[in-house]
Amino acid sequence: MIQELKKSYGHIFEDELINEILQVGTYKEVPAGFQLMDIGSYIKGVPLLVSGAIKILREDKNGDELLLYYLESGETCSMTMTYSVGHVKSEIRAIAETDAKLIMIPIRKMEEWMAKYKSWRSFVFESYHSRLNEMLLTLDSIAFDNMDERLLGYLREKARIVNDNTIHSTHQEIAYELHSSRVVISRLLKKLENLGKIELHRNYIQIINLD
Amino acid sequence: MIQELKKSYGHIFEDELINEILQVGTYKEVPAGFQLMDIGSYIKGVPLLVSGAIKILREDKNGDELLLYYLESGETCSMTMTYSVGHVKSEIRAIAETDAKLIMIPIRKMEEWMAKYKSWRSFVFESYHSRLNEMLLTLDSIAFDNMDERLLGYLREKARIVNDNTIHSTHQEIAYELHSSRVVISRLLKKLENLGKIELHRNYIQIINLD
DNA sequence: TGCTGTATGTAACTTAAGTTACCTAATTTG
DNA sequence: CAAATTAGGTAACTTAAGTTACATACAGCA
Repeated sequence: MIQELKKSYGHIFEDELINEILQVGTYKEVPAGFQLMDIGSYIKGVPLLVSGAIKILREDKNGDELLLYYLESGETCSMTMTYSVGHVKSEIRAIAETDAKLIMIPIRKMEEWMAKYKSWRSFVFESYHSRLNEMLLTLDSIAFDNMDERLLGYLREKARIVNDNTIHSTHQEIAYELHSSRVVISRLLKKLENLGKIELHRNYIQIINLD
Repeated sequence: MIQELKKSYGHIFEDELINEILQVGTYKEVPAGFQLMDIGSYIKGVPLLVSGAIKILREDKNGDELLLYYLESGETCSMTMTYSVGHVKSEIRAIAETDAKLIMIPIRKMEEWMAKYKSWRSFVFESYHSRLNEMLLTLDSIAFDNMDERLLGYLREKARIVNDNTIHSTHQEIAYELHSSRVVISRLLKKLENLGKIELHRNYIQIINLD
């Protein structure tokens, strides 16, 4: 746990804070696909991601999903940060996109560390700021882009996050995350294939060139 | 300035902090329609809204707008909060929806007060949290709702913000804020009129019942 | 009063996206 | 291996929203 923590957070947190984290934090390893948080569930701690990626999803009235953004190593879920211990329900769903390692911090430490450590304040502040900007980008793409552009962006981002030019998703899965339908996604993917940008296979998509 | 400040913030800030705000804050009164912040402009201070409402807008590549949400009395613009003095550009546009009064706090005080005042930390924290949730609601309506539902929500929210059942907007203005076109908005408004929910007039819309 | 710009109404058409339906191919399982 | 399940391809159709075009109505003012 200590090497992991220092690798991702050693350059931003004071040694004292690192030590406190080691004392009160709970180390957790989860496999890809593991659900870390669901909509409506109570928030019990703040996660510090040390490796892997987490996808953050929103749900509509019918239970269909929409991908908001990914969390990466060195980031935390601002949505779950709160002062009010144990009484705040999550507005989002969090699922491990890849195998992931994280450290859970009890909520009661939030206020304490905010007063005590400048680096913790900066970190929390910075997290909120980048999350708001991430949300703006998501909103831009939904409000201003057509589905073909959104799909392109999705493939780019996914390849970056899993660090692999082969994307192991079915058309149905992509449709869920973009809040669209399988037929529409198949149609647009086929267009991208005809443009020579990707190669379609059963259960995976090979990226050729997305520029 | 002091009564205004105490009315909106007296119950959340310590007296000491109130005094500091009075010393370093700049009082500002702006008329409806006044642009407080533009996309790409440098952030010089954090605004504390004491009366009126501010609308926050996002812009697409073509320069067309999209209404994100409103700020009301007792709120601040989390988007403009930052540690890095003077080097951060705004991602949004802020325009006074009604006549508004606000107090501008210099950015350099942010970090100082974060360390010093628990109430300031809570306030900043709470602001970010509610802004993220506001963004989620905006995103929900754009991603999940049809234009007629979005329009209904727009009229409801606008009537609430200006505290008036008469909305003084043209169809064109509404179309801008919903990132749609005038013809579409006219069409949908006419439908709402036929349903007995509103009455259309030149330059204003009379709300009958939006339930 | 008549002219001009702005606001609104509406028809007709286009387009992106969603839906339904059905087919084939690959994979899994009994 | 045969049957069943799952993934993907594609045509045909529907629908919401955007676009173009033009008519009418109102307000301000010369």
